[in-house]
Amino acid sequence: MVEKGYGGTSISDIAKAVGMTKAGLYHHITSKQDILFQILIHAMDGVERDVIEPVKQVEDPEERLRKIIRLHLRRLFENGLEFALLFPERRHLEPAQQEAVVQRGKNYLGLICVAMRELADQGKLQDLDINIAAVHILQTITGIARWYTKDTGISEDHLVEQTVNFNMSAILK
Amino acid sequence: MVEKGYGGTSISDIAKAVGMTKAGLYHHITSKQDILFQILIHAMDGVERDVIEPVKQVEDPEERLRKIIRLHLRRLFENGLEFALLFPERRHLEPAQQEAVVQRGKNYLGLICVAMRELADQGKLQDLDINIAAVHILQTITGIARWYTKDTGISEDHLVEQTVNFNMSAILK
DNA sequence: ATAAATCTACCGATCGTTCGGCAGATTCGT
DNA sequence: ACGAATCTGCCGAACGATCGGTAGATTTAT
Repeated sequence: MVEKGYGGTSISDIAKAVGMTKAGLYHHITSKQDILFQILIHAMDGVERDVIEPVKQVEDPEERLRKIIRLHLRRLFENGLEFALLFPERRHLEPAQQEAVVQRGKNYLGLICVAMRELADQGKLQDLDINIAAVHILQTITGIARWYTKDTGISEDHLVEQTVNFNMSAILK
Repeated sequence: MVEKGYGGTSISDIAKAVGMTKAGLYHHITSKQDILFQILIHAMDGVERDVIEPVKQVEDPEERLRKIIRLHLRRLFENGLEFALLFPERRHLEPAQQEAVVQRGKNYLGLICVAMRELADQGKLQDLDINIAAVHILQTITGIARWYTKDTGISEDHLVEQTVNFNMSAILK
């Protein structure tokens, strides 16, 4: 599905990949749409557990923001960068399911906005539009799934460090 | 195709949209794949004409980089943000066509890298990995197509200004 | 014995693509 | 100048393949 898109991936493809027939697969799922929905929900549960929760205890907003970026990237690397590519495929879901996914995405964005607002209160933030900057930060993170492979010669550690620094330089005074 | 993806858009859909039958449409095209290829080529021709060419005469690297970002965004707004979303759909092309598209994308990225290298020579650049930073910059630009609509209440001018500043702050000393 | 898991076989619909043909405009031979 | 030949744009119909999904029989595990 990551390689060929939602529309380009058939139930037969999926069944074959897990070593079953279509009918056998349908014993475990309810519809093709539901597969996509479950994947997205599962991915966002993971972000909640591995990024949002651990970060709640960090009081310093600068340190928190750095940790958000670092943990998010670490999670992407460990759980498969490619799943981030399925996020745009939410357009194939029912409006209600779409809303559920989008809502959780917005919550995450809010986390970044709050940290920036706290930085602004401390006078450490540049003069910028927080909402736009937050989207840009998120974009540099998730965008990595679109181009990074190990055979670029770039190490994961280096990429994480560079991405954190890039974004912090962009917003801090 | 932007809304439903390559696989999710049928030839019938396209034919209906242009007020023809499938057969009538096939009088003008050679294959579904070719439609996608032509769209991508056309889009990249536009970037070459509206961004790459006008920017060649700017000598100061900082000014040039600012102009690249500004012109690229202006072009996206005027020629339809949504076409940028078709770029990832290049996976549905033949490897040879894919290569042609990717190559032109890399050229564009090179333009950004050169400007940053010149900035580094002038000692104006932060200590960072130029290749990674270039991708991040490009990601904030093209990523805008993924979330921006006019009903966010954000004006195009404001967004352009914020995006230029975000990226320049990220890389300049 | 029973219930879960998986199978074979099939459904109607739709996919991308091709074919032959049909009007209307243009070009050509005389 | 005029009919014949050609070209252009489009259509209805159909092709084989594949789509998402289902029914019912069969295997597997307890």
